[in-house]
Amino acid sequence: MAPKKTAAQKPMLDAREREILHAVVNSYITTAEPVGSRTVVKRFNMDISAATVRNVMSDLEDLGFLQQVHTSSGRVPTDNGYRYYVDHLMRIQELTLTERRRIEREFSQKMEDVDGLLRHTSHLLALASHQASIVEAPDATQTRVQRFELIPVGENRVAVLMVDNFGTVRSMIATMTGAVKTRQVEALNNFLNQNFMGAEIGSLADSVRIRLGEILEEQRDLAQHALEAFDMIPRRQEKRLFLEGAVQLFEQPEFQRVEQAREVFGLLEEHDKLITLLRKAVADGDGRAVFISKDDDKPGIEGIGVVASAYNVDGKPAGFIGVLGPRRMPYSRLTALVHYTADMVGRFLTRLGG
Amino acid sequence: MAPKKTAAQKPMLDAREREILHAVVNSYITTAEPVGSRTVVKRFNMDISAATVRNVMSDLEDLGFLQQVHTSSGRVPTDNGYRYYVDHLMRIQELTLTERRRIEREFSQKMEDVDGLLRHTSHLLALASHQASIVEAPDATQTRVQRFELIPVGENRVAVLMVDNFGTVRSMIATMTGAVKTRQVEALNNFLNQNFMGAEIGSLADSVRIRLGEILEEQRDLAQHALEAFDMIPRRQEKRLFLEGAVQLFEQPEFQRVEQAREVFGLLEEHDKLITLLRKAVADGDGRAVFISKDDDKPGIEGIGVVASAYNVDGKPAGFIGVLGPRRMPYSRLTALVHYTADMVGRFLTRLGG
DNA sequence: TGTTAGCACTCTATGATATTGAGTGCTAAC
DNA sequence: GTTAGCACTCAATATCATAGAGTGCTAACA
Repeated sequence: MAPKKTAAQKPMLDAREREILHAVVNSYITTAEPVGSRTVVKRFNMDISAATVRNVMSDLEDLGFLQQVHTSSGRVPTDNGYRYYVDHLMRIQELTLTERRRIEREFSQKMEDVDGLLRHTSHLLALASHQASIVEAPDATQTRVQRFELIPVGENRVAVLMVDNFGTVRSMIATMTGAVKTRQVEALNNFLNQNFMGAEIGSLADSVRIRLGEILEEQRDLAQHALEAFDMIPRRQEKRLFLEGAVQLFEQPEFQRVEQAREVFGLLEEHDKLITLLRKAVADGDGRAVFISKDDDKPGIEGIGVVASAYNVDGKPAGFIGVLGPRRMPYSRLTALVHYTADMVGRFLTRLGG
Repeated sequence: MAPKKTAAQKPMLDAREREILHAVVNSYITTAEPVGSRTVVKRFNMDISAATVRNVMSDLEDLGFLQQVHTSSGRVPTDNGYRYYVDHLMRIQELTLTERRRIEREFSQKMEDVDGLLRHTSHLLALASHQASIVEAPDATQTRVQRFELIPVGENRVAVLMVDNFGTVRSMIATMTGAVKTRQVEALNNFLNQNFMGAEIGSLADSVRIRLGEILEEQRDLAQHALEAFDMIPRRQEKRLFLEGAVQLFEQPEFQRVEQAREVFGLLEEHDKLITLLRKAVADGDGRAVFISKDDDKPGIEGIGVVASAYNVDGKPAGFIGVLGPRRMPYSRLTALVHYTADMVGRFLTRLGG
């Protein structure tokens, strides 16, 4: 028996145990086959015998890092095994200069609007990761009013324009019941700009409504009509996801059985769950943004892994991007890829907002 | 042997042949199992013997409407068999009042914008058909300028507003190099409204550019800046598809093998191909909007069926909607469903445009 | 002449059985 | 503490036999 450790204790592995766990996870990530003791010794040129490796692997199994598919098979990592690997063993494999250049080149094209940028990012991520990509649109709470313009148009109509911090212009034409007085419009325009510049765009309508009392009597009708325009904003700003590359998951052996494939594709259609997963990834990962499903997770989430990263706009977290695939994922490559891409998205979104 | 017919001749089937083909297709559509002669007699209470049915089925095989999976199996329809069924045998199964009511109720909710309507339609279609749904956004050539508004904003800026026939307002704020003269803006505004009202929004920039010479010298700077806004339109109006319900395809036995499933999901990510398919459906169907893949179609399209229907906006065809599934589809139900939904989409889009 | 009963034949699906090989766990020797 | 050796386990694969659904053909029938 190896040193006295139990699954209950905080597991501290010695150098050889770490080396062997690392080897097993690496081997399994590339081959998707259970890893035997002889394989470890051969593939990684170890100076110890297969029998020794067997003993260590048996210990690692007791500690809950490895498991056997059946009594006489090689070992595969458990969810905890992956977790330990991601948290303590893997060395993030930085992108090569060529890869970085390629991503930068992609980003420097077509930058006209936020949607285009996000769609493009999703495409790029799916292509580079060979997994399904998820790109979340900037949070409504990070989208803020930069400027209002109320403009009289004709006799009894007013164009309501609103520019947000990403430079997107929202507009609506409100038709009044009575004639429009230029003075009123200007006054309301000033009021809005002075009081609600920088307001969260999602809750704008509510904010304005709360302070409706401060608006002069004669502007009320106009304000009411403007509110109708504001009311429509949150719906449009609902969390939107840009997904791509899901087909690639069919290449993975873990999705060769239809039930498994079906569950992932089901998950990919449930955007709420995906958003939760992205957040969990960043939370669970203890700074590193990797979510690994537990063995006992409910079907649909069971057996998958997510590498995610938040992106910042103007220095503040605005949303997440990530890739989703089987639990057996090349985390060390993907972590670098996702982080770098998140940086780029944040940078370009910030620029769009400037 | 039955009457002399060969696959080369235009196949005219007699009543009994039609009845049996109808029975085989119906049976196969519901069970997904090869259909034998005894099954036909039993399931459809026929007054002839299994042996007779066997003879007829053998003839239908010679005519290319049925085929055997192997020498001693029951028969399944060929692509031509489905085609004949859809074109000559099936009776479109009208929606029940309850079903129609339900669809109408769905449509009467949430109608704020075009995108919401289309997304909602796609969802509804997927749910009701148990297949993957495809909803195409109205064609750019059907989106037309209804009104321009150029509005001076502050010293040197002009808000460019454009309302299209769906009521969507596009806007941009153009910053001039010099000061803005109200007179110039009004003149250009009139010029645009007089000359380009009803212009296709996709090619608006080009149209304006062609007639740039007619614009007065002193409005040129302004017009150039407005053009920048127009240039951005076509990209946003690129053919967009709203897809939903793809996971449901996993329930179909034909997609139990991963390669098959993979091909359909691959197809669903290729929007160009999907659009082509929708058009083909309407073209092939000879008025009825059903596309049935040929046995020798290239992988990816092989083995699928599409029920599609064009929708009209203001009486003119503006786009397609449809459902995609295995070739073995309940066409008689889906045809009614898709047509009815297309009518509703057209009606509501027209109303939005009014 | 078209229809039917009967029968031999075909082919898949299913289950039982044996074989192979990768890999483990344990023991005894180093 | 490490290693060689060996018995043991189990999935994967192949082989074989059997059952059952369905056909095609022939001869009898209305």
